[in-house]
Amino acid sequence: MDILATLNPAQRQAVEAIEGPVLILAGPGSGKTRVITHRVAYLIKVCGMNPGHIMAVTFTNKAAREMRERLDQLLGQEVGALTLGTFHAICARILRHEGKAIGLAPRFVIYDDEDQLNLIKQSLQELNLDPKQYAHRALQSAISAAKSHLLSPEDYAQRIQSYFEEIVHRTYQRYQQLLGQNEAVDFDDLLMKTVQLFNSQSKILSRYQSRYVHILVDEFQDTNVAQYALIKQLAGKYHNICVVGDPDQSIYSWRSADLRNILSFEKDYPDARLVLLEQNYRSTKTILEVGSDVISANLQRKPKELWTENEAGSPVAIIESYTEAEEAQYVVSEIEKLVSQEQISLRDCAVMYRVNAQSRALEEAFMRYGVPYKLIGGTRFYQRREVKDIIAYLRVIHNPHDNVSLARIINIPGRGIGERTTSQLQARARTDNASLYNTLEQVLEEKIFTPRIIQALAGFVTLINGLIANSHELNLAELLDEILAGTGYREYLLGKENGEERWENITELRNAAREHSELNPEEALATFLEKVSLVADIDNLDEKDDTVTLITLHQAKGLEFLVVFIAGMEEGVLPHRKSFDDPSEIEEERRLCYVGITRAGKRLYLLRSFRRSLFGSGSANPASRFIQDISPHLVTTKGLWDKVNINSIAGVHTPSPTHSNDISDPKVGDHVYHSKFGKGIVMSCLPDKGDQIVTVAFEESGAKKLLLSLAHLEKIEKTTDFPL
DNA sequence: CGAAAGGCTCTTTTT
DNA sequence: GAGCCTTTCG
Repeated sequence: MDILATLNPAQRQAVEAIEGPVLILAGPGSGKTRVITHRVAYLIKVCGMNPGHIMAVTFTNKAAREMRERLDQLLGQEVGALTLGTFHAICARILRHEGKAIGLAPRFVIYDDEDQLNLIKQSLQELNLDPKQYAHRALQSAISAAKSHLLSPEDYAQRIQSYFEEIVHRTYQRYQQLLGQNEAVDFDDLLMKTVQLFNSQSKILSRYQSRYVHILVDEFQDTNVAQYALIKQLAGKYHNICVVGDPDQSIYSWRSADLRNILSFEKDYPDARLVLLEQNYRSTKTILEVGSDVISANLQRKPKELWTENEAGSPVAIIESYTEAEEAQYVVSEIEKLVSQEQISLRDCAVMYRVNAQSRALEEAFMRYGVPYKLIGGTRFYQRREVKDIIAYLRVIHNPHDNVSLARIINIPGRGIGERTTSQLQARARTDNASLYNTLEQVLEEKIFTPRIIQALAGFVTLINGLIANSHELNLAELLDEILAGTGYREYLLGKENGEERWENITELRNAAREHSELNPEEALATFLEKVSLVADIDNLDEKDDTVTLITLHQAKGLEFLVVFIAGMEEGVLPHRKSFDDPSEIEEERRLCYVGITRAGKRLYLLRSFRRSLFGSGSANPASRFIQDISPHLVTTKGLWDKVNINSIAGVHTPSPTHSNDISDPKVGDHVYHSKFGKGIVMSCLPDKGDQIVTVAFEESGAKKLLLSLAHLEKIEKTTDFPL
């Protein structure tokens, strides 16, 4: 197959420019992934490059897997030794091989969010800091940010400017020590330590530099300082570095991704070739224009001209509902309509939203109507308590010095080792500067606990040691069975709430383990644990299933669907209220919205609800500002209450309007009556030159902006007939 | 020691 | 509303 034949001129240019640095700025749907894949294929097939000399970095494992599949197709054979994966996966592999050089235990475990938090809590405790005063989460993200900027605790100390940062520093320092003792690294360490490794070990670096003649990075706009430093190190010899990205789709700045990497790239590689991919193959003209209307309102941005030869298509539908339940119901019925009336399958449809909590109402509707759906994200499989319990056993078997995992399972299922005992053990471990596991063995020798506790502890140690011994012989699935049998985990689970369902998850875990049963036991365990740490939920999205996809806007990056619903187009949701006071965060929310819009091929629905109960209490939100930015001629707006409310209002008494009852101080959420528009709910109140501009969502006529002094709004009782 | 209940907080996005 | 923490009771 001619690798260049199917490419447009710009794409071809991007593929053929193999010498030196290349920056590809690619709009949504412009065939960016295709370009990277074809470029690799071109390097191998046309230029005769050994795949082992190429590194391609993707944003998710799923993208990596798909790229490998496509490469195999393009090349007509397995591509083999190509280094292909996420930054984290690639770094993990490098550190497995070379970590020794910077004092990293070869069996290091990778801690996830929850493990990290546990360790931060422990650090706070040891430093006698009040956990109420210093939120674990805040410290966690401060530490993560520091690492993403390659700041060691010592570096961080240099730039302390506030008392909080002082606390961060102390916690960070202790946290890092604890990680070391646990022979563990966190996600950020994978990047930071790899950079440190290359910084301090020039021999190792030059080996890798010589190996990777060509480096490609996808989703470059979402790389952070550490990732940028890493590719700069690796490309230090050949400078054949090709990065692909779209500044308008940068949505991970909260994870320290920095758009400025694009600027740095142009500065660090002044000879870089710039290729623009501006033709969109995915979306209708209308959808593309809607996207452009939304993103153009960002000030911190270089304008770019996207175009498409696709047809204009249907107008974008703006759907207004009263509640999120109605919103969800609409989505489901609309999907059913599309499937029955047009050539649309369930798998072509996706519902996207800002926060995971929004999925609940949607799920309920999908379940009620029996429409198959698939939820991406939320509580991820490998984060479920029962799954993590069993993984903790595997981790301890693999590396008994992993105290966080050991502490997790020491009394799960309950075996009479209580909190008191555990904290005494932990204190002892700390004074001895030993791992929990070693402390356990020590304590058993000294017999310093009561006989009953000693017996319990001995039982646990025997269990673990037995498992460790078996782990060398058994394959992974067998080892898992051994754990389950030895701990009575099944009985333990079945005695709990949702026990059956949770046991199913263990069965699923066992299936996943079986895939590794062919490797030798040592290697299988190591590979499995690493994989389990680095998988993202999106990685398991299988497009072959014919189901609707429910997904956050963040995870939707890089995907495409013929039909896209974006739920919750409201102020406070998208943009999220957390971003209100920072203009640059609002810009990121806008990019997020843009990402969602541009996922759509044929049809796009923007949904907003007047009322939404998120986090327990209900709130009334005005339409998202992003909706206001769309040219009216591109959309059709439909209110769902028209028919819904006529039914629900029937029989409700209607108060007679009298001006003397004018409401003087309307509050958001008040129910009001207007002589012309009827009943409605106050959405917002803005002071205006001694008067107030009140936005009211009327049941029959939609949202109106009214001047309080002229509107003669009357406050009315909330009636249960309101569809709230 | 362990289960249960009550109180508290904080509500974003994830490799 | 949920998850986490603390308290209480058996």
